Amino acid sequence: MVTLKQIARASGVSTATVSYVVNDGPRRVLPETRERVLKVIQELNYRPNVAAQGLRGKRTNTFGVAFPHIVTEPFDNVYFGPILAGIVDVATARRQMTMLFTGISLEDGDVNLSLFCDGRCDGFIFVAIPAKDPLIEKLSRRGAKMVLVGTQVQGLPVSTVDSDNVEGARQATLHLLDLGHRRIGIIQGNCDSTSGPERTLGFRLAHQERGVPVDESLLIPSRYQDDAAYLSSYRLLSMPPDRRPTAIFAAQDSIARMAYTVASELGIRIPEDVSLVGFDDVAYARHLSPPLTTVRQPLREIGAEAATVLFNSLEADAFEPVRKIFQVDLIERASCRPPGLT
Amino acid sequence: MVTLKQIARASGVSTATVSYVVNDGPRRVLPETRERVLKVIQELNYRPNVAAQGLRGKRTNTFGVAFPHIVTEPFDNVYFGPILAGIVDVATARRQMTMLFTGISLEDGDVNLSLFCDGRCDGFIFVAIPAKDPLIEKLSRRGAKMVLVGTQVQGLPVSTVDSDNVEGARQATLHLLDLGHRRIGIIQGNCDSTSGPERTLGFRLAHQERGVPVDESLLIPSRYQDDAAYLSSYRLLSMPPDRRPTAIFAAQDSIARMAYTVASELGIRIPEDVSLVGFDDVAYARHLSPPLTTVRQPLREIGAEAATVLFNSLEADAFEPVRKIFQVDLIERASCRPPGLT
DNA sequence: CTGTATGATCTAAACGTTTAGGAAAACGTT
DNA sequence: AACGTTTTCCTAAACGTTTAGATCATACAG
Repeated sequence: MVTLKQIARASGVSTATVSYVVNDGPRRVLPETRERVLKVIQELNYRPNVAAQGLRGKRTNTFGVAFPHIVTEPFDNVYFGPILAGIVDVATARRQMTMLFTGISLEDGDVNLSLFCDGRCDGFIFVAIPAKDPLIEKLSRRGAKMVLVGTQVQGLPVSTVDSDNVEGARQATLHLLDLGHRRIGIIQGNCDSTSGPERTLGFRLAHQERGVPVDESLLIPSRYQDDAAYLSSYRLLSMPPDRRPTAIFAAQDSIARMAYTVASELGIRIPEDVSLVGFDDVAYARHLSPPLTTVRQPLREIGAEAATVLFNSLEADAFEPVRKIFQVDLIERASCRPPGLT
Repeated sequence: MVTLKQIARASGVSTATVSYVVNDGPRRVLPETRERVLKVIQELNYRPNVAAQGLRGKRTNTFGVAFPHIVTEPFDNVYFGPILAGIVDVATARRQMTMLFTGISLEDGDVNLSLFCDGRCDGFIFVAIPAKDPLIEKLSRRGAKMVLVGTQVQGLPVSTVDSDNVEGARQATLHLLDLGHRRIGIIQGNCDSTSGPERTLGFRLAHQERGVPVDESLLIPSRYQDDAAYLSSYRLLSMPPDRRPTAIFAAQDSIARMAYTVASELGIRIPEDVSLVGFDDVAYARHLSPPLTTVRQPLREIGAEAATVLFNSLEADAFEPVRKIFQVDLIERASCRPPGLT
């Protein structure tokens, strides 16, 4: 490894001077000296050792990105992929590195907490971490700079980037109501997440707005996982035809996908027998058959924004929490039609 | 940040002793001293600063994972997701961190090369990097420990983890031939990758094995990108029915997906008019309509193996390049049937 | 010619670890 | 009692940077 000292010796100056050249600092260096040093740096292909820089108290230029342990398949998951892509986009453009953390949360004592305090990263982005996770509070108490994606907490100095879940669910439900559906089921998301309850709220608001009563027996609690989604879909679709909803709002595309599976197993046709709306517009939504009507979250932009917010708060002297909510769009595809039409 | 020195002072010993306690080194520490120090460490929630450790020459316990700049959507991509998941699985189990690199290769001078030499990572995993990329040679010359996924190079001390592309393509083609197809097209993968030419080779081998001549006009050069795949699919499917292949082997599922799109635009039915086989078995393959017959690569296992190989070579004193080729499986679904059947 | 301001560079301490070598105490052997 | 060995712990240097302060030469004002 070629070091600063080697450069200094090779170009006949002190390490300090080399450092000033490298960092374009406030100290002035004679142009010809600068030239000479730069040439040696070029020749020997020198690059500052991050460990040493980090130790000396400078930034480490690294973002930590953490995914909760609940998510078994974080990168397999079409939801996390685009978010991560957005983060990496911005990080790369800003010459920051991205470090991945998984299986976080305080489960095994304070091991994980301390993982965040070993000087590896300048700041953190937490994706879809439960709002109650004590990690958030502990870390922010220690002064860690962090951005939460898809989670909103009160009273803590942390920034948040999220989608407008309430509005998205409202639009989706309104779409179904306006097609003429009156018996609409909902397969809900994780109740300990921010998005789950919010999407249910939007579902209710839409009903209220159109003066249609919500049939409480059609609100199925569920989770963003295949097994739970399968069961909930089954509960809803196996009802006798007169009680079965004519339309279903699935709180996530992955849930909707399970509904496709269950429907096909039960011989129920989409959209002839039941209309379906999802949420997220993940990559495969358009390739389902029929293509899924869903609420598009700008996942990649969300990731990019999170990285931007983090970067800015690292640059800034005083920490100023930011709260950014992205608007969502209903993407109409072929999985919905008016009820009773065959 | 709580430091070793603080622990030392608080427990009335020297920093050396604390270090010995923390690292369970060969030096012996009186059990009661150890107890006392451990208690203080616990209380103050101390964790060694990685920067300092890295500087002192110890391992940094970080894997660098690099994706080539050609891949626009690395994490969106269903291929990279599972590989990354496999890597992270193993890394986490071994208490290693994972750092992401994108847009690599030497395009802008030696900037990227030096990025790998700043002491951030102990070793690297390169996914799908072109075999000719000069980065590989330069890095290995500098003694970097690295594992290549999906790329094979000769004469360099680097490890490789890959799938048996030739065999997979052979199986896929054999499947089509044995269904009775005699006019089979292939949409080829990137010619500068390892997998592209290998899959084409398997395609040829199968023909040879069954004594069926290859129609060279049905070998379409293409790339693993949607626009190229669209064009190639069009070239093949827009042929007059008597010249058009009755079956197509797409060198990647993402290419096959484009073939679905083009077929539907041209009013060509799958599998009635043309059978289709893909390669990779990415997540959406089973959700295409009809579900895609494809060659399953154990992507997650491949990622896990790459991480394991890297970890082992970091532990070992002498570097011993490893070459691991995974077997693949043909997954039969509904996108194929004998020709002429309606 | 002296005093002072300016500009270019250097010296050396500091960051938080690890670890070779040494010191002190305790113990065993003759 | 003298010596060697073992056990336990400490001192201090080293890793590669950054940066405050010192130094030295030069230029300029009086």
